[in-house]
Parts: sequence; structure tokens; C-alpha cells
Amino acid sequence: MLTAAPRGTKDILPSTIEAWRYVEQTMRTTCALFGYQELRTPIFEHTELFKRGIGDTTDVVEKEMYTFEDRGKRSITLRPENTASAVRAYVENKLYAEPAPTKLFYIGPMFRYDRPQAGRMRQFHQFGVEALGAKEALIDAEIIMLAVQVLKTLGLQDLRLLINSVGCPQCRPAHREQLQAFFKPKLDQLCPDCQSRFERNPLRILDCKNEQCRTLAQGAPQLAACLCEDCKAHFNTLQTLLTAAGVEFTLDHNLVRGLDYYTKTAFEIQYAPLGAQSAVCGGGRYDGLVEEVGGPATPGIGFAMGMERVLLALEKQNLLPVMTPSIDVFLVAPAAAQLPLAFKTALELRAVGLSTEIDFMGRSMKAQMKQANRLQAKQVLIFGEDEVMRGTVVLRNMQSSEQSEIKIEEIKSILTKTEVLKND
RNA sequence: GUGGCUGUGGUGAAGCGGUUAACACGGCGGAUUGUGGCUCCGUUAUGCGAGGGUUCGAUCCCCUCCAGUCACCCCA
Repeated sequence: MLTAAPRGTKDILPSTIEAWRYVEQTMRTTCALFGYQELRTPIFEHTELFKRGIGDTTDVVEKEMYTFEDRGKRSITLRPENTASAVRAYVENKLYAEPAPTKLFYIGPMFRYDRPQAGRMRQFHQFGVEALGAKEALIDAEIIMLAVQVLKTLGLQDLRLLINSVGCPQCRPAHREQLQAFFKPKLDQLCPDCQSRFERNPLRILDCKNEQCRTLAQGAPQLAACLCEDCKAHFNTLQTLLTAAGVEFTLDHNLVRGLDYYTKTAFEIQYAPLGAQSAVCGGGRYDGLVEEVGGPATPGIGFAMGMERVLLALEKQNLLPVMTPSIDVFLVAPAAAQLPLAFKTALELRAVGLSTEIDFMGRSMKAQMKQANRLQAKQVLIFGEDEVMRGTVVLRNMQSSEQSEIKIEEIKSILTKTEVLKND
């Protein structure tokens, strides 16, 4: 137990960190291009924030949160997502006083108690974006295109963008009633999952994978047909804008988000080879959330992208940059007597900005050379006994194998000439 | 939370009741006097996810647990 990380968590080791940094960098750069600024919120919040924000009866809140009481008897929850926190921060810090829209992004760990699977961890990471204060479909389109551009910049292929409108408090209840009326007579024929969906979220029955449910759902009233004029117009504008942007998208009337705060626009980007966890990115509009959390009525829209899933997709498509770490200089000291001088030199070279390594294990000269080779050192300095007595050292170019004897006091000036370390 | 499959060294793996637990990669050491990349040699699991049980004997059979994985569910 002591030697195993908790279920659903994972160490990100030096061998994979480069991939993470690469993906994060792409996200940050793209956000800068689109004018979104980073926000970092606490990893835990008052439990109530998520109950109110995400919705009391959602799966996330009901069975997936890491909730505990702190020593001050407060109910605390490890954030299962970041939108509620972002909205809380927006209200608490009165960001609504600044010119709208407020454009934010975040990258960080989230926590959900799920049964782990590839692409589904208990501690996982999300990159997310939120735009608060604008209700126009233009911002919806920008947000979606930001997600698309991030994934495109990373080079991902075969992605599918699905969009839908889930309506607003004006039109959704009407549809809900129609749906319940439609399924009521068939209730006992639905699968157990759908029977519970009937009350909590009848919309979900429409995309059940159970065949019987699918058959029963045929002819069910579509939400699209019930949208109010405002929602309809908003959705139409969004489609016009996406078309203008040149992205392919699919209308999926059954696309439903599992968090209660969504209104109007809902979208998802999928990468099918990821199997059951194919949703790489999901988001939508949440016009009632800010008010729900206690702020002024403010529209908002955002998305979250699963870092692990993006990484998995990149891996599958062989898009992770191969990093060939190399160092500038390796110092070889064949005998212990020369070690202090080599050590001192290493520190001096590092001080002038050269990545420098040295053998720590008292290995043979041959072994030290081998190590220099493995580290892809561009140059090796050999502190041989005879040379050091002469006040010199051997400089060996590991690529050309050319070597020369140089004066100890000239080491720095020779190595800092860029062409000496050029590696092509 | 439900069901299925899997679990051998740092890694990829063979073995499936009695084996010195193959092989490959990697690591370490070496191949005459102070020099890497190729080649060759040596070495590298008192141990087969953990704990019980069956058996004269278990990595191989049974049970429980743990973990991974697939599907459901959920979602990013």
C-alpha cells in the first residue's frame, strides 16, 4: 500500500512531462492569441458551491465528489470541475466590474470518484476556458473555435464536433413535459437506467444505448422543435458563424451535458478511438450559473478539455514530439585527484549558461565517456592527470571526434563560442 | 456502482503442478597500459500483484483482496 499511488491517480514522470508541457504550452499560446487570461482557483471549495452550481441530482455531485469535513467543521470538496470555481471567483472578485466579456482559462487537476479506466482517472487534469458577460452567439463560436484551434495546432485528426441547443428555462420545461408524457406509458419497458432518468433528466433517455430504449424512443418529441424563438435564433446564428469559420460540425439533438447549469449551446469534440471515453472536450453555455452562485445575472459559456485524453489521442496518432535531450558539456575526470577542479569548472560553466554534467559515481574513464555519449553531450572536457599538470585539458567534440588540448583558463571563453556547441 | 478479461525482473515477454524461472532490451562491469557510439564476454527476479487454501510439492489449481484494462454507467 505504501508503494502504490491511490487508485485512479498516477505519477507524471520525467519521461512524460515533456509531452505535458508541450500540450500545455500549445493551450497557453492559443489562449493568448484569443485573449484569454489564466485563472488559478483553489483545488478545494465549499461543498455547497458544487451542489448549487453543478446540480444536486447530477451524478457528479451525488456519487463522484471527494467531500470531507475539515477541522473547522466545514464541508469541503475537492473540485470535480472548474467552472463553478471560476464563476465563484468572478463574483467574489467582482470581475463583472471590468469590461465584458471576461475571458479566462485554467489548467489543473480535478477530482472525481469514478471507476478508473484509460482516459478516466480519479485525479485528472482539465484545460478549460470561460467567457463571462456576453450572451451573443459570436462568443459561443469563438469559444468553440478556440477549442478547435488548440486541437488542430496539436495536429489531431479525425475529430468530430457535435453541437446542440439544450434550450433555456423558457423552453426546456415544456419539452420535458412532452417527453415525460411520451414515455410515461412505456415507463416499465425502459431499462433501469432510463427509468431513473425519467425523473431526473428525461432528455437522456434519447441517447440510451439499450436497443429496447432506442426503439421506444422513436418518435419522441425533439427538443429542437420546442426551442423558443430566442434559443432558435441563437442556435441558428451559431451555425452560421461556425460555417463561416469553415469547421465541420454535426447536429446532435441528443447531445446532453450532464451538469445542470447548461443552457442553449452544448457541444462536444470526440475522438472515437478513445472508446468509451471519446469526449476530448465538452462545454456549453450556462446563462443562469452566475446568478445561481449569488452574482448578478450574467451569461457565460465555456468548455473543458481532458488533458489525459488529449495526450492519449496524440499518442495514438503518433504526434508527441520526440525529445532528444542533450547537454552542452560533460566533464570527465579519470582520477579522483582532478575531481575538485572538474567540479569547480562544471559550476562555472553552468553559471555562464551551459548545461554541464559530471560523473558522480567514481566510474572508470571509459564508463564516463559512455555516459557522456548517452547524455548526448556535445563536448567533453577530459581532466587528465598529465594535462592538468600542464595547465590544460582535452576538449573532445563528440560528434566529429576531433579533440584538442586547451588551457584551463580558456575553457570558458572557448566553450561559450556558440559554434563550438552547435549540433547539426 | 455493475459485468468481463488480465497481473512473471527496470521494460517487452516465455514457462501453466516438480525448470538452475527461457529469450530480448535496458542497467552495471569488462575485452593489456587514460577516450564514447559498433561488436563480443560477464553480471543483473531467493522471485512470478498481495494474503490465504488444496497438494508430498504451486508462478501454474481454488478463494479473498489489490491493481490495470474493456464494456455499461458517467464525463473531460
